[in-house]
Formats: sequence, structure tokens, C-alpha cells
Amino acid sequence: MREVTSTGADLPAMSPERAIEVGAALFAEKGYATTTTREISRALGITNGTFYYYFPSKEDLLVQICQNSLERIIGEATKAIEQADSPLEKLTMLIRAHVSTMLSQQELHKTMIIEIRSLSGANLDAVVRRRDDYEALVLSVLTEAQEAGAIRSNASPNVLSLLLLNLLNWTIVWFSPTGPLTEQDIASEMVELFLEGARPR
Amino acid sequence: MREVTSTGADLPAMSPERAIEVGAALFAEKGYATTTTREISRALGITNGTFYYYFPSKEDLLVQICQNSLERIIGEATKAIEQADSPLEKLTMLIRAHVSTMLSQQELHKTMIIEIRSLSGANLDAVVRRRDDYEALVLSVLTEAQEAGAIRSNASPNVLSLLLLNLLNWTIVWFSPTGPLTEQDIASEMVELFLEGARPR
DNA sequence: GTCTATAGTGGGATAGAC
DNA sequence: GTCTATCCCACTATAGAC
Repeated sequence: MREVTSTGADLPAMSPERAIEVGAALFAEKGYATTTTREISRALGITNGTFYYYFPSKEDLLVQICQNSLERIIGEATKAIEQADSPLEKLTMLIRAHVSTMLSQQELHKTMIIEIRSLSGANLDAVVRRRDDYEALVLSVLTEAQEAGAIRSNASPNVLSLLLLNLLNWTIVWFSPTGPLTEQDIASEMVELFLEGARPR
Repeated sequence: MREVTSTGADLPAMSPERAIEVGAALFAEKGYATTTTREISRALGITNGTFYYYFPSKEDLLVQICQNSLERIIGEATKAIEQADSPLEKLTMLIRAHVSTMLSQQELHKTMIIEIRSLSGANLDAVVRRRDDYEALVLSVLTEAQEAGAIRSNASPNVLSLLLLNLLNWTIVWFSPTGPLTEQDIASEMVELFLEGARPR
């Protein structure tokens, strides 16, 4: 529904989408607290004053980054689960979707994971609530797999979900797209380790 | 070798050991960048000026926290490995030692793990070098276990060590000593999941 | 919608008295 | 060895012109 009064590309110099991308890159690299709005503005090709035309505060940009990250993760995970047939396959697909999404937009998701604690008040509450939604989804997939006999019954799904999230989340800290391992390598190794480690005996 | 000129307790109000403990607690809670030297000083019962009598800079305190953390981890891990008989037992003991050390001084080690990236220049180099030492130790235990046939040969020890460190390190972010899980619970579940997941088939 | 300029705040670090 | 006082700087956010 953009209003077009002239022909051709009258795109604004700035867009919130680009700010989310550029902001996430800087926050992932240097940390939220030590990245200045001036740096973000410079990277966007605008001045510090213009930044505040688009965002009411620096923290508001972080909120949008975190929400954007979580919507993508939850969206991809939900899609993956829906496409799977068995409880075990749902678990497999969930792991693959998590790794694939996280590592293909590493800066966005790293910022969410690491900097979620830099949020305050209602911002923090809202993002944590959304993250809890995702963790509940992981838990439900594990519970279902256990009920179907695909993972062992002597472990609590709660503990298994914590361990699975350990496995999945920390990767974002060290993964390098130019390193020897691909996303698929990592996803496959995780699927194998986790499914074997949690298999009924 | 402390010099005692009077009888009794002439302890200084401040000690570097206490500063490391108190500083780690604050850095773990609020992050390095957003914790002020004034806050640390207040928590220590000294003024900001006195802080700089003991530490040349805020970053220097962080370095000492990180080095202290890594010396403990490496020390405990080395002890655990020496006491074990078989390669598989070494791996088991290493996992238990890591979890136990980390979670019993959670603030110290959380600060090292999360804030290592806040270091710069030679400080960063030195701490990263020490962390690499520890990761090399983990890798050597895994390699030895694989050579002894205790873990499967179709996985690279390099990848397994990354996954194991994922499993071990992220716990520090969510673990609560007042929660339902004990250190031992977590260590046992990790040992089981990892050793089963990496076992020869 | 983008700019320049700056208000307002607070932190790291130092000086110098005691 | 601890204090008070303060320098100096950088950052978030705003005001107001264009």
C-alpha cells in the first residue's frame, strides 16, 4: 500500500528492515552496550538524528531484532514439524530447522540469544514470552516422541529439552561460515548424537 | 609472607580476591559493559578512587576474572583425568568435573564465558590462548577415547568436542541453584546422553 | 525525511590531600 | 591505602532548520 506519486524507484534511504539487519550485524560483532547509535547510523548511511526518526530508542531496535529472530525460528520450526510424519521425524526436522535457520542468519539470531538480557521492563517480558513459546514447542515435540517410544522413558523431557537447546544454541557463538564445517554437517552430527543418546534401550 | 607488625587482624578492607568475586557477580548479572567501576566499588565498600589503587583499569579486573576461571577449570579437569583409569572413564570424569566446577562458581565462569569477547588486544589474546589450552585438553581426551574404541570411529573428534562443549557451556546461562535440578542431575544426564550418543555401534 | 548542533548525563580514570 | 574532587570524554536523545 505504498503511495507512489512519481514513476520509478523513490525508495527511502533508510528502511527499518535494513536497520534490523545492519544493527544485528554490529550488535553481534561488538555487543549491544558497546555499539553506539552513531555507528549504526554511519553503517546505514544516515546521521544519528535520522536514526531517531525511525526508532524511539536504541533498545527499541534491539527489541525488533529479537522479535524478528524469534518469529523466524518459530516459523521455520513450525513448518518443519508440520511436514514430518512421525514423532521421531518431527524431532529430526526440528533440529535441522533450528540449525539451518540460526546459521543462515547468524548475526540476527546471535544478537537475540546473547543480547536478550540487555532488554528491560516490558521489552524483556515480551521477548522472553516469545522465547518461552519456542521452548514449549521443543518440549512438546520431545514429549510426543517419548510417548511414541522414540526416545527413552528414563529421562524427563524437560531435561532433554534443556540439553537439546544447549547443543543447538551455543553453536552460534563459534560457527564460521568459512570454516571446515557446513550447516548440514553440524545438523547431521547433532541429530545423530542426540537421537542416539536419547534412544530407548 | 605477609608482614605483621601488630598482633591480630589487620586485614585490608579490600583484597584482589574479593574484587574478583564481587566483580564476577556483578558482571554475570548485568554484563561487563553496563557495570560501572563505581558499582563494583560500592559493593566492595570502597570508593571509586580506591578501586584504581588495586586495578589499573576496569578491563584488568575482567582479565583476572577470566584467568582465574580458566585456571580453576583446567586444574579440576586435569585432576579428574589423572584419577581415571580408562579412556572412557577419563571422558566421564572430565564431563563431571566441568559441570561441577562451572556450576559451583557460576558467576565467575559465566563471566569468563560470556564476557571473554569484551577483552581487547593482548588481554584477549592471553585469555583466548588459555581457553584454547582447555579445548585442546578436551580434544585429547576424546581422541584417546576414540582410539581405545570407546566412542565411534565415524565421527571426528573435532566435531564431537565442539558438540560436547556446546552441551557443557550453555548450561551456565540457565542453571539456577535453587531450581529442581542439581549439578549432579545435570552431569549424569549429560554423561549418559553424550556417551550413548557417541558410542560405537 | 534528513540534516546540524547540542543538551544532558554518566562513566573511566587521575590528582592530590590525609 | 583510602578518600574527595574532578577532568575529560562519549554517548543517548532532542530541537529545530531545511
